[in-house]
Amino acid sequence: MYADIIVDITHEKLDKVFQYSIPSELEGALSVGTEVIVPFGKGNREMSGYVVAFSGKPDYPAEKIKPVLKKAEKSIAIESKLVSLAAWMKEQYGGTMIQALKTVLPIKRKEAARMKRKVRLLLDTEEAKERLKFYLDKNQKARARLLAGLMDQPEQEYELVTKKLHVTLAVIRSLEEQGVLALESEEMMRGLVRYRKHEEDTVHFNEEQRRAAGRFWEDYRRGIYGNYLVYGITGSGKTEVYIEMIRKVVGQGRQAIVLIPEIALTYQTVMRFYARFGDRVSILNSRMSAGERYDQMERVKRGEVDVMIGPRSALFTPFKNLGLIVVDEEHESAYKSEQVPRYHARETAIARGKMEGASVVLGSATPSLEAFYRCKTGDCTLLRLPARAAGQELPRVYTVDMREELKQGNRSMISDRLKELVRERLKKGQQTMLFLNRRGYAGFVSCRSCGYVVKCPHCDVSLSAHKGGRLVCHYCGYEERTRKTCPSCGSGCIGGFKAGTQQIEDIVKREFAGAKVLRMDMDTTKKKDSHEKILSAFSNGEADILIGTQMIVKGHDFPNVTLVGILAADMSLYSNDYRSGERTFELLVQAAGRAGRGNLKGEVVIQTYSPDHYSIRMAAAQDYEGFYKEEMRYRELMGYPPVSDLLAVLMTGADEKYLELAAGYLKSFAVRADKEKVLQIIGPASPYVSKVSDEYRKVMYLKCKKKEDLIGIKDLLEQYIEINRGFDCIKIQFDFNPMGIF
DNA sequence: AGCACGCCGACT
DNA sequence: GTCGGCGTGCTC
Repeated sequence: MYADIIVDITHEKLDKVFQYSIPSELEGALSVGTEVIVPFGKGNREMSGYVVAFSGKPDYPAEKIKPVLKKAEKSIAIESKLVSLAAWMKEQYGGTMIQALKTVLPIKRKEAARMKRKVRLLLDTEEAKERLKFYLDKNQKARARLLAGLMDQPEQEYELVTKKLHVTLAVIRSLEEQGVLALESEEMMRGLVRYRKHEEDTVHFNEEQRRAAGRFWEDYRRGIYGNYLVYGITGSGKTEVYIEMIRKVVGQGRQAIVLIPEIALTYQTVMRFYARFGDRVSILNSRMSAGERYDQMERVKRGEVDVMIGPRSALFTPFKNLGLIVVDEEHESAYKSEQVPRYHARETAIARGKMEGASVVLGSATPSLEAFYRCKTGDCTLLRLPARAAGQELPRVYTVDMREELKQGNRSMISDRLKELVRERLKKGQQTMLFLNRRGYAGFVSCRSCGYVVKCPHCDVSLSAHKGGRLVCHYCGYEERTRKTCPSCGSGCIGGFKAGTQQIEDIVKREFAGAKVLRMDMDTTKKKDSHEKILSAFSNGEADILIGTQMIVKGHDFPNVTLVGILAADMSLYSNDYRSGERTFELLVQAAGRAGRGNLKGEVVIQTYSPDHYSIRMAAAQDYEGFYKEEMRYRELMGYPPVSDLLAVLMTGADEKYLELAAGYLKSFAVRADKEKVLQIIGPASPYVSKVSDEYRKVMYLKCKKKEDLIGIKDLLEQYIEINRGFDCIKIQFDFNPMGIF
């Protein structure tokens, strides 16, 4: 028997598997994920590594294979716990153990070295000149090059020196021995902000908040570490409840992780945690460099941190004694990873919680069906927060049927009711938010004469029109200038289909002359911090109306906003995607929740062409459970998650014919592998976007009532792909319970 | 990262 | 010849 072992993730060049033989005394004692000690390199220096896979036959010259020395001593427990989580992820979501390990232990990268090493010149100018001459005389080019570089700038970073001057460590070492330079490492603590805890430990809870936190603590105290869903409408004070729970857990000497979708990681939220836990809180975000993340993880390992807040990846914080994981806004699709392993942070959090004896608290105003379903099956305890914390009333919701509007002769994007209410706000000096749901819609350019649509030459999608006469592909970034004439029929009637935020802005400015308007979308928030700038400008009352896409719906409270207009509520409804009903409902409820957060009562206008659809009806009534019932009926009927499990097999290749052939083979294998006939196989078919960056795509869906069976089939498919050379030139990925269909 | 190997100019 | 410096490539 042989074991594939990943030796050290520290260096890119060692970032692959090495095969070792398993000595007879270790036979059976090793499993995937076990930490072992192996001899490595010429000097057989002992290094630790992780078993990643097993194989019967060596695929490396057998005489060169060395045996595994031994199992590592009861290693640093945290790492081995994370490795078993990686093993779980590999099994659930597919991919290789290496890919799983890299997501779970992402910290050890070369650039991440905590020690920034510096090279400093020790000689004065005269001495250096002499020394340089000496090297040149002796034709020691590398040394001369290094010294000359240092004379230019006496102190330089090691990394820069080696790259720019092209010298190796050996050269630096020899100059160090000669006393020419010093190689020093300084500990750099990047971006470490120190906040003092300044809030008192007393918070004013309402009855529901107290009950929710109390129920959690009752279980926790008795050693019951379960899963909880805090279902609280917008503004019901979920964050206070989390903070209270965390306070209790930290009080027991355990640590907590708080997952927040990136967009919701606002300054306000973060400050609330700092205020409560001081510098025992650490924040992770995607803008941080690998080095900054590494520093945070080091602090964690040294035990300096009790609470880690961050996006999806913060789930893998190496706490020694993890007691609680909070997944806020649990329904957010950002919790699903786009890279292999395509894990879902909610499900993975529950798995980690189970492994390490930690409680998991999910929170949302519009729970995912998955989470609510868990409550129904008894796997999760439901904690309700039905009232707004400060006791405000819920907004009043009007649904406007845009078909009627058209019949009455109103061809504008804004209904009469909405116009009237906006005018009212302008008079009263209150603010309005206009929300354009443009999911699945890209302001494409077409010819009105022949119907030609301008498409990306590398991807099977239409280009979107941007200001400044550019057409942009949102998949690969391809750009071209707007055309004046149709390339197909030569007519000049080519133009953008008007329904983007820019067009709305123009319409609004025309309709409400004198009103100050701000717009927030992909284009206006490209620059760093522009997102925050627009929001704070609006918050300071610098504008009357804010127009935007999904991004204005999340986070941020605007106490002076009393009207929210949803311009095209059903745009995301017909995207041929099994989650579109859920997504529409979510978006509408969240958007409506923006109205009336202060002392003033809010109003909401939902404009739609399908007022009878349950997603819209239930959203207007703010009735989550009504929606849940309807939506579950549909999921049950169609066999979609959370009732059944769905596995998407994504195949990509440059040769369309070959890809089709391979996809066919994979399907017939799946049919054969499904001996018990528990699978429903759909496809392979071309996805909605059938080509990206000149690579063709195919997708096949496998539906199954029992998760274990589906995972079993996935394993068989992975093996089949592994053995067959024919699959070498196509890329195959698995997506377990995908966020949409492709 | 650490180590050996092979190449190349310099010098006993 | 051979010695020391230097760049490159490999590590199961």
